[in-house]
Amino acid sequence: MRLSRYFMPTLREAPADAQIVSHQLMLRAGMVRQEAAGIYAWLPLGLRVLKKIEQVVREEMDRAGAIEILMPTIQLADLWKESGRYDDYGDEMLRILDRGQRELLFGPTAEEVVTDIFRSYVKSYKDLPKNLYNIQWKFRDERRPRFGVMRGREFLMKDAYSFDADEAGARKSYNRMFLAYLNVYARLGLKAVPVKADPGPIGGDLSHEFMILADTGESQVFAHRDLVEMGAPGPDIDWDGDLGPEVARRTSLYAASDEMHDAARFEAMPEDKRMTARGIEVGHIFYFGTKYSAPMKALVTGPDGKDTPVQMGSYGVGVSRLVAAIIEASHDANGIIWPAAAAPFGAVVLNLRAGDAAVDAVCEQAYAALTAAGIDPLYDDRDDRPGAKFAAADLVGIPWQLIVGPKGVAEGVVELKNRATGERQTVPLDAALKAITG
RNA sequence: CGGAGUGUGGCUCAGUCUGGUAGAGCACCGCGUUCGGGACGCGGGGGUCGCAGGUUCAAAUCCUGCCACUCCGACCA
Repeated sequence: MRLSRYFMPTLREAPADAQIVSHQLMLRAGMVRQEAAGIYAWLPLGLRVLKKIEQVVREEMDRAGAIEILMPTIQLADLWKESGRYDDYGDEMLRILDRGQRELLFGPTAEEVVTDIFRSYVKSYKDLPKNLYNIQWKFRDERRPRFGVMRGREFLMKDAYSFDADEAGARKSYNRMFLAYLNVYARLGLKAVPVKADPGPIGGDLSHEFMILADTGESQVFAHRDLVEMGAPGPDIDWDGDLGPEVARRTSLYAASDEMHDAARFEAMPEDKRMTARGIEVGHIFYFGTKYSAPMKALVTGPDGKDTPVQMGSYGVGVSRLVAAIIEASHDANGIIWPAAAAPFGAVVLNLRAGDAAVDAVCEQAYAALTAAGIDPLYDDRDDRPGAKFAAADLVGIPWQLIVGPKGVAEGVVELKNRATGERQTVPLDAALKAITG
């Protein structure tokens, strides 16, 4: 993409409304524009990042055996009356009447819809397990939206729903999501800690929140250091095998956020293993049994010929929140530092003397080579001063900066800067391209 | 929903106390000089001062009401 033809409205100063660093940087980098409290338009750069994250989530869901669908944003109130939640949900639900005075709502989540889909088609235990997910906009009319897209009213969520014949099966489904989530966050360059969450009325131990560590997080996290440092399981696990031991390895070590914190257990750990940090909740997985399947009569016939409500779980990732969370976890005084998997562009070519034939030629060559290599480069071909280009490149946080100036070109070299480390090397173009393309 | 604050050009803000012809920096347009960390000079365009009422010869400024946004708290699959 040539910057001269792109739409990337960067700001030198952050709008006063933005209080936290991710919000400030998203506005300065021209990623989003606020349209109302907690409601944002996604500009080209922000949309690219959103889609990158979405794709990582999608790939890890698919790998773990979940199947993508797309449910509507607008839902029928009748379904929520069936589950009993229409009245319970309160003012956070945005309720709508259509022209026929039918009660509709903008979905804050999709248990009812997915349960309705499931019950319409699946009747036998032989068709289980199933895990259906979608990545769709949700709306929750928060009393106080804040912190940009971190806590918006409209937000993009990946929500998956598992269906199993019995509790043992549900636990397997849960374990798959548990490990898949760790892989998602690891791919996005984040340190994620699964903490025990309030399981709600169902009880049991099958509810975890995933907190990523960032100094500006909303919650306090207490965890065993070994758990934080353990790393993700990686893609090469046997998703159809017994994931119990792998999950147990990660849930046996202490980890809790403030509301579930057990100070006594924490203090019992060796001091050098105790870790407290700030965290941002970016995922929540949940087993809730027949909470929806029973009232909504999502029944499957078992081997004994009897109908029983299907066992369900739900698994949410805040995709749009992750955009902000990554920035909170990865930035410096000059701007955003994108991990490769979330970066809007793989590299940026900085033409320090647009209009100079020799410099233009090297830039074009670099741009073409990076494009051909699938790096999806941004080319800053604007007629602007070097300082402005450096500042913009740092601000938007693209992993590699390929800096092409007249002096270097005369000597047959370019400069390659790594945004994350700040490391620079002055090398021939070929070497720089090789470094970027791996 | 309780408490606090803020609304002045695209952005950051001054001006409001003490009423008297709407300002600065950045951004934008033109010309020129520049060109390795957000350049400089000259010239230029852009604002019903959140909205509605009221007071006054005169309102960004004083009064009343409303709206929006932000922060703290409560709330939060």
